[in-house]
Amino acid sequence: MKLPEAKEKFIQQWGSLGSNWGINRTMAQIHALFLISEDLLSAEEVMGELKISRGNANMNIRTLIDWGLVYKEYQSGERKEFFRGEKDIWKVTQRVMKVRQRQELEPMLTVLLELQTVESDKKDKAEVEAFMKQIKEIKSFAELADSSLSKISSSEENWFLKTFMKFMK
Amino acid sequence: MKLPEAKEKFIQQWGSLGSNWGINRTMAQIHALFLISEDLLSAEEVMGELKISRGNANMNIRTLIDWGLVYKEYQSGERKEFFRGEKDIWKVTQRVMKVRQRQELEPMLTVLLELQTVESDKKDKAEVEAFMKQIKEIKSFAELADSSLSKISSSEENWFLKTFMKFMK
DNA sequence: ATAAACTTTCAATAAATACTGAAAGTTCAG
DNA sequence: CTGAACTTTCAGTATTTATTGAAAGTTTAT
Repeated sequence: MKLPEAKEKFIQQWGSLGSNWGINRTMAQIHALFLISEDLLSAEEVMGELKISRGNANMNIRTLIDWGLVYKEYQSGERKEFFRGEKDIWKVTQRVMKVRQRQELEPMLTVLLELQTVESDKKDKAEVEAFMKQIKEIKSFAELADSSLSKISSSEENWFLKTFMKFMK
Repeated sequence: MKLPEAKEKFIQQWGSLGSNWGINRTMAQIHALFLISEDLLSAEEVMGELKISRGNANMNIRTLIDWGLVYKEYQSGERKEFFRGEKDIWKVTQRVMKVRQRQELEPMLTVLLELQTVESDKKDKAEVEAFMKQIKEIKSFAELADSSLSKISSSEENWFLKTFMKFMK
């Protein structure tokens, strides 16, 4: 396989992985492109490589910056913005986890907490109790996930991976 | 809050969580309904509760069965099929992980392996080397994830959660 | 073998999601 | 201050994904 074909394949696969995980395919493809690009890229270059419009490129690059997966940098002598991707796959993972913890796990926890205020009357006592029990279990689990994710996103690569590998062996 | 409102809220929240994770919203809502239903449910009941068509209910219930999140059961004296949801949230997590490992991580690993066959010529030697280095790192990481997921989906709840909580503390 | 009771399929349609490109906004060198 | 160089926004459009419902298929009791 030749390099351009390999790059294309990687970008496609990363895009499809992303889209299976609720991440817009184009954003995942732009991210893939950054992962395998040594040099800084401009918005134009991203547009050209992936054949997407300026608006699309701009929006998705901004989101990648928000997620901490891409950094803005300036080239001396150039007015244009350039971007550089975070290459360390462990950092990438940590940042994605952090965003999703905030965007998805936290709202879930809020709702689960709320659901614990459900009142019961004479008729549905048993049903309410069963519901509460189940919600409590889900909530405990979600809290474990939440605190684990907090630990993970603040831990050092070396420490975490080493300990984790030992744990998993 | 009253019970029906609480159930509705839980179903909506679970549905939105699912859809953020690339799982069809309706399938996640059906799953939520099963999580909080004590009794067996028929396809009709699912259709009625969630106001969805027969075809939609049928397809999503089948997928939930494939994922190991819902079981088919027969009521004596009834010809109709009934279904029961897996209630243990740890088992639910294990099964979702297993499906996604198979459907997403494995294809990714296949491609990463393939990409390691990229040939270089005189011109692009350095570029190919950088690409290979990055692919190798991603591949190692994906392999760690893959073997961890295998361990997780085959481990006993008690052992795993106990050890995991100790690890995370 | 028949037909009622049920489940599955899938083409047509609807709904949700993403993309484009031109216009508006911003920045900065001169 | 001006206008060229660039970035951002967003209404309209295209694409992708999910749903419906009727027809086809299957199972079972008689």
